[in-house]
Amino acid sequence: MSLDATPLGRRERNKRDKLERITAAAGELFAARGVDDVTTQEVADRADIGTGTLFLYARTKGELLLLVQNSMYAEAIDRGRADAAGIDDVGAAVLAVVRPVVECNRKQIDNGRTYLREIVFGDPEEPHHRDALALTAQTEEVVAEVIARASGVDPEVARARARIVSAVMFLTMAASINVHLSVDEVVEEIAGQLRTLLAA
Amino acid sequence: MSLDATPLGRRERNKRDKLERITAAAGELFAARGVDDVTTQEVADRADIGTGTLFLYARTKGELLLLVQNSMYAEAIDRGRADAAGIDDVGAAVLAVVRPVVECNRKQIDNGRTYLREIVFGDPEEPHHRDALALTAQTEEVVAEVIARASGVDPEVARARARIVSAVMFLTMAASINVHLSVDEVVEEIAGQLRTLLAA
DNA sequence: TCTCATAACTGAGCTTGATCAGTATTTGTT
DNA sequence: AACAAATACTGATCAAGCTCAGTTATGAGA
Repeated sequence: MSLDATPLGRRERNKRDKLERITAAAGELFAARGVDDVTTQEVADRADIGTGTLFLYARTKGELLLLVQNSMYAEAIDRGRADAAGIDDVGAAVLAVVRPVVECNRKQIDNGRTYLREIVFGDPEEPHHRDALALTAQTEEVVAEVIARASGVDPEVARARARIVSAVMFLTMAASINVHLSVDEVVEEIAGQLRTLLAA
Repeated sequence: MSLDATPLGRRERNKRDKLERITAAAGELFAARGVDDVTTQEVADRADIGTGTLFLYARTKGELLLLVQNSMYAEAIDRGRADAAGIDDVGAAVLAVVRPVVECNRKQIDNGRTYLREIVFGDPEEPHHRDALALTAQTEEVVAEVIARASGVDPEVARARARIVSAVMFLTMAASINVHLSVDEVVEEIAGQLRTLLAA
């Protein structure tokens, strides 16, 4: 009766179930109380699996956070791409991509900052980490396209500038000094830093 | 018999001694084996103090690393400032500031990356962290001066660009993807990213 | 010198992320 | 169905950063 193209064996089905339970459990707990105030034991209990099993699905607590946040981040990118489509001014168009990412990142600030920390300092070999890196690469690509279109520069130059936009976004969202800033203020801070770069 | 201007009481002298022993112990152990492979217990033992005492002088292991690396970083900045003084080309001058910092940071790559991580994600209220932030501010200032002098732009613009240089430096040194790069390669990578920015 | 308040020190013990030897489940084969 | 091999699961246990109640050292006042 399965509508799926590849009929999965019981083993694969169980694994998929467990991963879903883990993602749900971690997502709920992290969202409610922040990564740092949730123990891996709690996540395992809520997902109804053994402690050790949890670490088969995410090798570290950081990887677990990446697993949870990646899908949100993916949605933010899509939103940004759509929002930027109709804007002609380079600065405004880039900020249209930036804003949803900042919003997503600040939904729960501790989780957001820890997410960034994991992306940069975590193990790039881990599967959820690879996904996260792919998403940042995608963000950069979107920014590069927007810059190329709206400012008419060479695609190569656009890509270089997109990289810088990435770096500025990252540090502005991550820096301890900015923890008290609202989404608007973070976006404005990024805008200020990018003004020189994009006014070309 | 003290030649010091302010004759310290025994209490203050003891504290100074301990801090020195801690700095020396941590510095030697971290340099030899990297932060992650040294336990705080080992540092305490080598400094000949109790476990708890260590945490009176550095509230976390990360703070301990900041304490150890700050002085090296300060030297790197001085070297960079001196090296850049005689260079007229903006790109080359900025890279002259960048290179010693990268060298210093890569002397022991794990320590260098953890140092960066602590600066961005650590507690900015902690004393050693404040020192580290002051050093990064100083770096940015030096870069801004160099840009203003060599490229003749408005000081305000120079400062904005210096900030971007900082961000690019940070991410290039910190990123997991670049762990295998040599000092030269890191500098070259940074140079590539900054080319668009500084060619103005 | 004796006493007391303050500051500094200490290490046993707690918390928690992560491991791994042992157990259970699934799948393929005869 | 019976068996074996492969894969997945488990929780007692470990390691290490950090805490805190109890102890010791210091310096000021009598």
